[in-house]
Amino acid sequence: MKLTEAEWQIMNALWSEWPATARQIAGRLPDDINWAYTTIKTMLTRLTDKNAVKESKKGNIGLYEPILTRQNAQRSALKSLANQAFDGAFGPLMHFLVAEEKLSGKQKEELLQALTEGEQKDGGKEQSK
Amino acid sequence: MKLTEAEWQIMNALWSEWPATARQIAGRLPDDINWAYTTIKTMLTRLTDKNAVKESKKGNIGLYEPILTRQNAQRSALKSLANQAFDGAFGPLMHFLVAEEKLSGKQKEELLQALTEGEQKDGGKEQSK
DNA sequence: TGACAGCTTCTACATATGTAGTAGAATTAC
DNA sequence: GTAATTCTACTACATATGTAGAAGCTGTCA
Repeated sequence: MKLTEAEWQIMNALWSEWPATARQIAGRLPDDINWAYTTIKTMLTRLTDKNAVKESKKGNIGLYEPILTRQNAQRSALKSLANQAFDGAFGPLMHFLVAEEKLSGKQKEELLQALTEGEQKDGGKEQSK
Repeated sequence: MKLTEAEWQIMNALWSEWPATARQIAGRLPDDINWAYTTIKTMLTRLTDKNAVKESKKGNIGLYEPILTRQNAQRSALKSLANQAFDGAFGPLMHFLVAEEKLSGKQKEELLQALTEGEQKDGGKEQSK
């Protein structure tokens, strides 16, 4: 599932708490976003068509909830990026991150933690196109 | 600098070796991409307009070379992704990668290496919007 | 000195994306 | 119970993106 930039905004707002009305979502968008109410409705309709959210009605008011999980959205966004910009490999991607972006000591520790933690379990999850 | 999906394809082909002609770029695209020659020219023109590549002429033949570096393109793609999908923070992004994607032992080792390597030098590079 | 083949620039067009207005139905507020 | 408010469903429209055709140059090979 591929989300556009505007759709990410809506989904981020929706993931934070749901079910939610369009009005509530409007209230949760970043301050620098000032979309008309109908713009939000349009996005919500498109996301519903895409099966990323589900709409139900309480009276005549639409209640929205995510079908696509944040985790899945993140996963596929990362996969696209890896394919597109890093020859499909996560290794170089992470390497790039570690090398390029300065991490705080705490972040590094957490990462080390996560890295060694994962050591026990193995998985054959392959990423393909 | 924001590249579209199609533009990434062209740029990937161009970064691999340049200067290059449109014909050469065509030859380097992934097998599953079969764009008309003029499609490639169109992309190249758009990338030139965007200042991502520079065109020069050898006779009447266009020679292209990247202005935007792969590293910079990767950096900004990652930044967008982080902002869009991970609340602007690289830490969680990496954490997600480490937790979600199964890395080979070698990759982990390289990462650990990279993580501890970076330890000496510090940097104040902050990522903002 | 043409006939081709390959290159170039322009133009075109469908679909996707961002953003919102309108008009009518439902709800709320006196 | 009527006016103001708030929703909802449709429609609209500009710009971005993917993809390519047409027509005119240019160089080359017989």
